[in-house]
Amino acid sequence: MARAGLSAEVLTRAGAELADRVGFEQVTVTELARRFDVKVASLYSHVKSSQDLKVRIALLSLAELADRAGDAIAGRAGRDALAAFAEAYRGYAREHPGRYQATRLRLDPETAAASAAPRHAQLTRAILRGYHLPEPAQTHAVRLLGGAFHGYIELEAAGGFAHTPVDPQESWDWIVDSLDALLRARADN
Amino acid sequence: MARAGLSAEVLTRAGAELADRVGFEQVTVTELARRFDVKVASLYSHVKSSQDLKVRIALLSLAELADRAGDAIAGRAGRDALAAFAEAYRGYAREHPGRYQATRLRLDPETAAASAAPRHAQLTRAILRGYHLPEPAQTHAVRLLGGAFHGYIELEAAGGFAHTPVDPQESWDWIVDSLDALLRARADN
DNA sequence: CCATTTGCCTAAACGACTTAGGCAAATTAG
DNA sequence: CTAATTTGCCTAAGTCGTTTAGGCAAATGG
Repeated sequence: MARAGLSAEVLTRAGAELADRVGFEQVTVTELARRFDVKVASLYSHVKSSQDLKVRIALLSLAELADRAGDAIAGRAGRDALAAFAEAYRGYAREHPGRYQATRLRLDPETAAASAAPRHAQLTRAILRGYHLPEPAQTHAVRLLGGAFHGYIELEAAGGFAHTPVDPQESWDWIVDSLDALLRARADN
Repeated sequence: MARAGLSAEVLTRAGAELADRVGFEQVTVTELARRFDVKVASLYSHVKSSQDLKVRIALLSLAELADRAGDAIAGRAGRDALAAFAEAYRGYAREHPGRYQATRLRLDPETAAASAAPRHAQLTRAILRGYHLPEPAQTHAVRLLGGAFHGYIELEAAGGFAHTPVDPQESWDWIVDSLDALLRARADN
């Protein structure tokens, strides 16, 4: 019986790909075992539980997304940075819907703190530097941007825009423009 | 053997309460059966499946939330209406976290169309009347508000604000103010 | 009061998760 | 190179939630 070459790493990547194909909720140790043509119990040498697997996929996705967002805003500022950041998020969600869902998994505080999640907040603050918002307005703005981008992406993914004949890309651009204007209007207050 | 008085209605309401206590994902026909001290199979005379139960809870929650939002904006306009609408959503999510999660269940298009979901969009449009936005800007604004409010609520519920010492209520008020200003700035374009 | 419908039951099967314990392949040490 | 150890995958078995089929008794209504 040749070995299958499993590891937490390999399973996490395969799980992420599976998530993109069938949805994050449908990722299951049983299905993963099928893909590797291996018995289910064998996976338990590599991941502690089904939940552990999902957390690993979430951490992978958070890191990938932060990398992508970081690359996007490198060398940009102001409106350019904001648009690139927004595009990084939306693009990732479109290309990797399952992984994007994974980033919404509720992590316990310690895990969240050790994840790429704080980096996401830092990247948002980096963009906001160009808008010169004093605290606590900067924190308010971090929350606004995080919420607005994520909320839009989720509504779009849920098909919430299907019954209105307005191009979601056009709405997205309008929203980015508007948020840019909002932040400029809020500068120094 | 006295009868337990089950019905789809009763199970849906009990399911909604259970969701608020343990989370929508944890709502299970088995757990509901336990609460009614009844065998699991008995529930299947009233709901078609576990998924059917969840859809019913989602529809109930969407309707409750639309009612609440509708009441909130009645007799108000402009910033007042926007703030009341926002407060209705956030208040519902805080008081009924499980039901709020239920409103995010992905419904198939026909079910969604027959649900209170379109009413939510209509309520948002009612608020926007006070801002005199031409199409397609009004549609963009519906999407912005829907996304921003929902995204904020979800980030807050996920504990995303726990590590920054800024009152979430203060951020919320700042965001509502800012969106009001944004919409006024966008009037007639 | 008898017939029908309705409500909850028992029984049984399925699928995902998880643990315990074993054998064989891979790795390391003498 | 072989022996000892570790590692990887296996079988077996139990748990839990879901779902269907078929039965009996309570409620309903002519």
